Amino acid sequence: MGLGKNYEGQDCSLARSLELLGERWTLLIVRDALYGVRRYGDFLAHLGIPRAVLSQRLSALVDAEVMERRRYQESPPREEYVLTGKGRELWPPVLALAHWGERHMSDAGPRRVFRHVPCDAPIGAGATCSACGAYVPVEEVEVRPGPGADLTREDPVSVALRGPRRMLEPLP
Amino acid sequence: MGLGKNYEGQDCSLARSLELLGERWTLLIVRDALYGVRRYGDFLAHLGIPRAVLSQRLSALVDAEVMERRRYQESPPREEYVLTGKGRELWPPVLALAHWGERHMSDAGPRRVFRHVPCDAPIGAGATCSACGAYVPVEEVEVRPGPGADLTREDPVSVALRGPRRMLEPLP
DNA sequence: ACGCGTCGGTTCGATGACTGAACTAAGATG
DNA sequence: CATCTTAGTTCAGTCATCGAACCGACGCGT
Repeated sequence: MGLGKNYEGQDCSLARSLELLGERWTLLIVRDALYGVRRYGDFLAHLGIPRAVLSQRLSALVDAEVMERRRYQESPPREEYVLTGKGRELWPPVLALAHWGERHMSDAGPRRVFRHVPCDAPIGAGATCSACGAYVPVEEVEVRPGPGADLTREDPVSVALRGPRRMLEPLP
Repeated sequence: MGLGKNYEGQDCSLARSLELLGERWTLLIVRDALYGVRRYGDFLAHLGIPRAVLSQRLSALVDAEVMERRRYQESPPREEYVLTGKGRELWPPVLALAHWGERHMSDAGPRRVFRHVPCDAPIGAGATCSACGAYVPVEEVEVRPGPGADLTREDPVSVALRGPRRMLEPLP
């Protein structure tokens, strides 16, 4: 966008959220992070985002305490970006938007299917389990490709998403 | 943003949604429409958005069949923008984002409180009623100001939101 | 020791989007 | 007839994004 600053007049928590999350690419970065992506290069390859924009967005997410930047090895120094609790709680809005897109913007059937691991039951909109009815945190979710998925992409993230995967689990 | 077009590489329904909804201002327009705002001038005054951007966004929402443009009086000709069914189903993602903002981006307590009218019970994240447990469509929701609300703004929309209001109900 | 590759960035010019103010059009109101 | 309201469009300036190139720290092979 040019989203960042200008929603001050809005007396609304949605506007507060969008000051951070409404900028171009930001929610897609969060989505990838929910899938378990942590490294700069993996975000870059999967999103096809300009490097400068990725850097700026990751910094903004870290400043907002949605992600945490940490060094996962010294020598050579390597950084990774991991969702905080605040960030993991973005799972319901992300799911709700994806669900809406699935029903109204997609022609080929669902691209991803989410299951509640303890119940082995599908998850509906609202992030509730269709079996136990409870709110399902990301930690208990598994993704697998749906009938509309594109299985031809070759970047590390797309490859990892071809099989069933626990959400948040780091890529190999 | 400059959001619109560029998410084609993404194999994801979230990206499809964001091509439309991720542009600056768009979700705030939808939020106002859920509150019952229908007229160009009301959107303009409540959002403080540049006129050209408002026109462009409303057109995009109409093209996407999220809103419908219709003439509510001849002579002088006047247009209004009303959510379609597809648009009203944006209520869960909007609520989820607002809820997240309320918990993580707001200091002053909730600004708006939503109740399920038949049950007279509060609505939680996930757009489910805390009493009957069912999914609550916007049509059955009432908004009222919460403790964090700003009651000093004087535009027609802000004034209408000072009292309890049925969602979607047109402004006077 | 040298050159090459990888990872995580920063810098830069060109392009495109957003902003705010001014202007237009069609009719109502006094 | 002049003025006001509503719903826009047009335009110049500013700001964000894009894509390509560059940089620095280090590992690895020879």
